[in-house]
Amino acid sequence: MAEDILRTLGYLALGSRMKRLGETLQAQTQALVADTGADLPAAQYPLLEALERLGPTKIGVLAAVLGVAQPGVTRMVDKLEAAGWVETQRDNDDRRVRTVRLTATAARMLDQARKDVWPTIEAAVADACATGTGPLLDRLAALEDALKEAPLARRAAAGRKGGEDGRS
Amino acid sequence: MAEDILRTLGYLALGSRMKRLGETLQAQTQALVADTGADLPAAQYPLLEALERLGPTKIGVLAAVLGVAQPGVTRMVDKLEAAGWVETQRDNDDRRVRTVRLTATAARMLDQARKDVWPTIEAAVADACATGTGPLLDRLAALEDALKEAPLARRAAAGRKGGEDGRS
DNA sequence: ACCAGATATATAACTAGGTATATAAAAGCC
DNA sequence: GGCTTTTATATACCTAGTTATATATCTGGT
Repeated sequence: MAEDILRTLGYLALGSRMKRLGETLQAQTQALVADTGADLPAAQYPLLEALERLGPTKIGVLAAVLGVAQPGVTRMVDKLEAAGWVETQRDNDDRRVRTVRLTATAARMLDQARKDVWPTIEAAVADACATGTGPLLDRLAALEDALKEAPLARRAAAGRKGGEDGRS
Repeated sequence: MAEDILRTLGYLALGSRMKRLGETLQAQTQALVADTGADLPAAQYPLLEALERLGPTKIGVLAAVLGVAQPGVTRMVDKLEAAGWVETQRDNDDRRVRTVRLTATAARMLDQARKDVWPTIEAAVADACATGTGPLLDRLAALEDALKEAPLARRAAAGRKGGEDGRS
């Protein structure tokens, strides 16, 4: 196993390291979702959840609540619309505004996921984050180690095998 | 100020949140580098540092020590080579292998940066990470808050204004 | 009413990541 | 030596971020 240089660089490579960890978490989350048999775009979960909470929302607001740049949200929305997760329309009072809402199908699938998929994922990620107590860099290192040792899917499987009184 | 939905989603949006934070850190780091008048590709610092430490290295090994996928490294190397930071050549004993090394100019600039740029950056990031003591999510939230309140460039400036006995 | 400035979103351009696969070269086996 | 399998990297395709700018629309002042 090669030495992990990002770790030795400490704060100097924190940005790179967090992006890497974010990629890992998203990939493992999507794999875990697939394991449950669900067909959900895990990476877009925050956007879908925002729509669930806020109801019909314009693109600029979505960008603000998600803390990302507007053009990215425009593209994400276009993609989700093409895939049938959201639908959009121009606002009658201001033709610049495009309002995004969940399709009925998407709302149902999210409702279902809220019951059986997201709790599994949340528990698995929390489990991975439970190790380590030190400062931020140590916590990141601990999380990286934890994910490498036992990807989320394995943690979820362990949770299921442990029975109903498992990981709460 | 819009509510930050990623925060409310806790572990469910940890991957997205880390990628966002990584983007923020890298952007602020590059701005801070520009403030110092240096012309360094901050996002490629880990790769350049790896070459500094390991000497001439093949692409697969770079991918391994950086913990990223090989095609990304190929692309990064191509870009750095075009910009004069690295040079590559085929290995005589194994024509599949491409060996990457720093150019002499790059080595000098990195040497200089090691003295005057990276310590500034490291201190600023460490400063931003210093707040908060709770579990990982709280630590991330604290870091996000800290970066929003005072971007790295401002932290570095505060460090310089504080004089030589400032932030150690 | 007209115009300048502000605003919302689309588009352009770029960066940086992933997985999958293609191509070439090396290694190992018979 | 010939063939099959493995390995290293390039390439294809896709995703997801950014900043900058274009386009259309709205707002407010005169």
